[in-house]
Parts: sequence; C-alpha cells; structure tokens
Amino acid sequence: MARLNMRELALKLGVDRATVSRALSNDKAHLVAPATRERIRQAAGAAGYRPDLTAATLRRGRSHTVGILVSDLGNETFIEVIRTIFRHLDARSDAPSITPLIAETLDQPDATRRLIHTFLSRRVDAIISLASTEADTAILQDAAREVPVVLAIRAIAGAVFPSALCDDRAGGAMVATHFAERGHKIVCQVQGPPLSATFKNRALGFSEVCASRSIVEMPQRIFAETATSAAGKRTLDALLAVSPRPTAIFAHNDALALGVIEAMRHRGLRCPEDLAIVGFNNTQLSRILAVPLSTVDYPVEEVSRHAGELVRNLIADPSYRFESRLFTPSLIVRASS
Amino acid sequence: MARLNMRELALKLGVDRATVSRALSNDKAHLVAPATRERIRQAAGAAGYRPDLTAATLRRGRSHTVGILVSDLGNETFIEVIRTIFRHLDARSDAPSITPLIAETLDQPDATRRLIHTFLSRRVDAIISLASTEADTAILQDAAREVPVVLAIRAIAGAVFPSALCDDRAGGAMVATHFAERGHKIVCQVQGPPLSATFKNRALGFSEVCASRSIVEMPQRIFAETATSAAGKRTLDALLAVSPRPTAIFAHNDALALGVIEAMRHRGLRCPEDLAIVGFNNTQLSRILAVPLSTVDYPVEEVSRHAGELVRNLIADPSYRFESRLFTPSLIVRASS
DNA sequence: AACATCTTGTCAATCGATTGCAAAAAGTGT
DNA sequence: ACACTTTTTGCAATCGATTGACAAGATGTT
Repeated sequence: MARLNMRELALKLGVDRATVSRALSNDKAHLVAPATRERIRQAAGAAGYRPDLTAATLRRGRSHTVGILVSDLGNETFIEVIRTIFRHLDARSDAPSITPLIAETLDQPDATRRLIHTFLSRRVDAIISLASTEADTAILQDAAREVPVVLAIRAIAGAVFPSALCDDRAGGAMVATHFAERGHKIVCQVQGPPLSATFKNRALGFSEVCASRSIVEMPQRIFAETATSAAGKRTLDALLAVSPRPTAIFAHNDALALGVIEAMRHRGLRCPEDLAIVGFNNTQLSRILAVPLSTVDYPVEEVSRHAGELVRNLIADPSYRFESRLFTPSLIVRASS
Repeated sequence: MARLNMRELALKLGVDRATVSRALSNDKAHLVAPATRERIRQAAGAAGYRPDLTAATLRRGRSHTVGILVSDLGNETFIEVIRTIFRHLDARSDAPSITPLIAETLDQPDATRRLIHTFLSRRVDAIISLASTEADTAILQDAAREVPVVLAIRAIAGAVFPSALCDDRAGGAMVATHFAERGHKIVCQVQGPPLSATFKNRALGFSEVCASRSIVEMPQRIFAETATSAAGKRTLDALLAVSPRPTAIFAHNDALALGVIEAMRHRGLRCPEDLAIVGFNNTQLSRILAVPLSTVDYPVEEVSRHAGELVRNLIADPSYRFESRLFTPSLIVRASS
C-alpha cells in the first residue's frame, strides 16, 4: 500500500536519489548522462512512480499552485474566465503545469479571509481574486506581502493591485447610447448588488450618458438583491409601478435580464415592443432565447489572458513592473432592444 | 519576506517547537499545560503565524484535501452538489477542515487521467468523481488502490465503487407515467450524450414505462450533442419533422428543455398547448420561466450528504464497510406539462 | 523519606524531494 | 603519459511540522 518513493526507485536502479531527481526534471537535463536519464525515465514510468509534490513544494518553496477566489461558482462568466486563465497558464509547455485551487467566497468577507489563509497555508504561488469587494482590501493587501495577488473582473477602489478588468463603465455607457439612438426617453436600470465595483461602474457609465443626453431614469434605479434571474424577476413590479413608465431597461447582467423577460411574459408584456431590454455578459443563454437578448459582450479572452500573464510574470519575478489593464467590452444588439 | 515558521516562534517563546506544535493542535495523547498552551496560542495569533500545510502533510501523510472531478463547471447541479458535499465535510467541527481541489474533465478521458495523477501527486486524501464515464474505469480503479474513490451522480457500469447516486431510471419513469396520465400517446425524448450512465438511465426508465403503457416514442429518440440549451434548441426541427407528431417531450435536463422551449417560441408554438415539456434537475431556471417548467427534482441534498459521509468514513478507515446508495428523485409538475 | 504516578517539556528522527558542493569519471590537447 | 577541462554522479544538508521516546519536575501515597 505504501507509495513508491524516490529513494526506493533510486535503490532499485543502483543510482543516487539525486540522480533520479535530476533525470526527471527537465531544466537540468544536461546534468545527467542521456543514457542514464533515459533508463531512469523508463523505469519511473514502468514502476508508475509519481513524485510527491508536497515534498517538492516544501523543499523548493514553490507549489506550482495558484489560488482562485470566485464569488459565485454558478456564474458562467466567472467560470469561463477561470477556464481561460488556466488554459493560458498551461499553454506554456516550458513551465510546469499549474494546479488551480478554486474557492468560493459568496461575497462574505469572513469566508474570504479564511480562504485566503488556507491558500497561504497551502503555499500557493499566487492568488487571483475574481471576488474582490471593498471589505476584502485589508486581507488582500496582507496576502500580497507574501505572494503576488492579481485582481480580475472586479477592482477595488483606492487599492493598487495588478489587475485585468473589463471597462464596465464604458459598457454601461454603450447601453445608454444605444437607448438614446433608438429614441428612448425614459429608461431604467436593474442593478446588481453594489457590493462590487462591477455593478457600480455599469450604473455610473449608464447614468452619465443618460444625463448628457437628457434621458430620464425612472424609477431612479432598482436594486436586485442578487444578480440572479430569480431576483430579476421580482423587480418587474417596481419597474411598472411608476408613471411615466420606462420603455427600456438595462439589466446589469443576462440573468437579471432573463428574470425580467420572464416576468414580462408572465404578464403578457412583449419584448421589445412594450419594453426593450439589454443585458450584460453575452452568456450562452442570451443567444438561445426566442427573442435573442441584446447584451454587452464581456472581453473574457482579453481579461483572462492578461490575468494569466500577470500571474506568470509576477511568480517568476515578484518585482516585475506590471501593467494593469482595462478591456473594452462591446455591445451586441439583438432582437430584445 | 521570509515567513515565520514554527522554529522561530518557539525560539521567541523560549520553548521547544514540539511544544508549540502540540499547543496548536488538539493533540490528546500528549498534554500541554493550559497556561503554556494559552501563551503559545496568543503569541501565534499575534505574530500571524500560519502553519505550513505542505510540511504537515509530508510528515503526517494526510493532506486534509479532497480531489473533486467534475465534467462541466457550468452545470448548476454539479456545482450545487460540490457545494453541499463540502458544507457537510466542513460541518464536523471535530475534524480539521478539508480543502477541495476542483478539476474539470470536460468528459475527456485523457484530461481525467492527467487530473487524477495530479491529485495523487498532491496527496489528496480521497477523490470524488462526479464525472465518471466508462472510459475512466481503469484509471479510477488504479487511483482507488491509493486513496478512497467515491462516485457521485454518475455511476460506472460494471465497476464497484462507493457511490451516491440519483435513481435516474426512476426519474425517467416518473416522467413517462406523468405523460401517460395526461393522456399523451406519442412522445419523444431529447437525450443528452450517452457518454455517462445518467442519460442512459433516464432514457431507459422512460422507455420502459412507455412500452408498458403502449405509448409511442416518435421519433425514436433524439440526441443532443451536449446537454446544453443551445444543443436543445437545435433539436426542434428533428422533433417536428415526423408525423404523427409527438405531443410531449422529455428533455433530459432543464437546459435542453429551455432550448426546446425557446425554439418553440421562435416558431410560434405554445407550451404546453402545442407541446408539453418536462425537464430534469429542477434548476433555478425552471422556476423563473414564464411558463414554469415541469421537471424532476434532483436529490442534491441526499446525494451530497451520502457522498460526504462516504468520504469521511473512508478516509478515517479505508476498510470501512461502505454502502452505496441510490436516491429517488421526485417529479415536480408545473405549467409546462 | 522513599517510591510510584502523572504532567509537562525536550530531543531527535522522520516524511520525500531538491540542490550546493565535491568527488569521480570521461574527454581533450600536447 | 600528463595536466587540464568538462561531464556525470554521489553525499549530505535542507525545507517545516509532527511524534515516539525519554527526562525532569510536580504531586501523591504509604
């Protein structure tokens, strides 16, 4: 039942464990005779030898592990970004592959703190947070003194971290401009919880354009408790309660938009005739709806690639002069608006 | 920049590292005087000492880590099961908390093999697979000789693993019975890829009841390339091409069902008047639709709890006489059927 | 006072791989 | 054959926490 370890393997081959170690790692290939090297690799493969990475981590001080904080594992965009980041991290065949440690915070600061401590105890080489809220500033700064911390998707106001973000404000502005061009005079936002910068920025960008184009937001703004379709559905009553009624709605993400749409259908309202809707994220869902949803395409690829690069460079050299970037999303107009 | 380790902490306090270790763990075999213990804990807290878990793992041979294989991180039900399993694993305050290592297989056997090797190299205490396909049998059995392997959600035919499953066959049967009771004579299944036992069993249960109730399946069966709404949407043409037309559809999950529904709307068909639909999983989505979706509720809580228990017991005692269980789902009839 | 018992703490080995240093082996040029 | 570089291998320390064995001190019993 005991695992085969390097010592035994070396013994079996009549060489030193040091030689085995060097034969199996690529970077020091030239340090071991090609013949020996091949013999050792063969034997290791045949015997099913698998190095103990906890031991290697302890010795090297590098775990080839990156901790990822995500607020909600059910969010398609987050998941897509995580996938893409790791595709980029793994694509470098020169570097050893990196194992992600994924943890869900549910936007609870206590959970976040605990999870970060776990990450550090497990000696991650870096932390990527897709879940940052203002409340996490201190703990993230703490962590950053030990390992590189990279922010993706969500920024933290007033704190400087290497980051890869979407220009949510521009996204919000695009939607407002679109509404203006279609002649809407009265509009409304269904906003996600203002816990993270994301929704605040979308709201801001939208409102700025509305103001400059003298479009009225009415009711001023509606907050969904969570950025889910269930919460979105519940907002319709509030939306329709005011007079004059808005003719177009900017839902801060596609799930909220779907909620509103279904609530409308339930009442016999038609989209876009009675109420135009634009979402955010360009999820799978937005494409398959019978009335395809207009939405803002999230620059998943760019954000992920940059986040991956930041992480890779910062791990290689903690004093790397990083550049935080903001990627511009793009409006996709479909039938719903 | 160097982390504080136990040796330094002990030095600072004028005690041995062994004492520190025992003071911080709840070692029962060996006692530490309450006063010392408190003093050490205070100091450790104040100094921000965080034990290095890779070192502890190496020494103990236990990582307090469990590897989770999931085929698709975008699947709400899988995610919910993962969350619930870990809620159960963490709930035991007696045991130290367990860190999940989550990995996505996308149902590719090569990826699965690689990921399992990574898990073992990182010395997980157990593996939970929610992603098992027939192709993974060998590698899973291999892994099982090293650590406990628990199957959840998906079984593997002809292989015995401790498992916590949903009785998909019963679920399929429920839907067929429901259709029979509503007087449907011609029905159809939109089946997910028959890669995993899940969809095969749903199909089987459904077909058995149809046969016994002399309900016709027509067209015989339709396979979506993936269990997503986009794929579901694409199946409608095939569904409507036959004559006589089916009057009710069993979609193997809610995403497929949504795809079909949206395709129907697009064509001006009404649900349930023109075509009744039942999905599977009882996802968030099914509840918020304007025509709420009839669906089969997945026994997430039971499956997760049992999977968690299996893992916990098997880690504690690898020779634990486990019991695999099959949990019965329940039909939820809503407006779509 | 002598002895057993129980607490509390220290010592040192250990988990398995990596790596600086030095020794051995092989290769090169004269 | 000799002095030399270069390549290949071995030795042993090391990463940080845990734990069995043991010692010193405290407490109790007769």
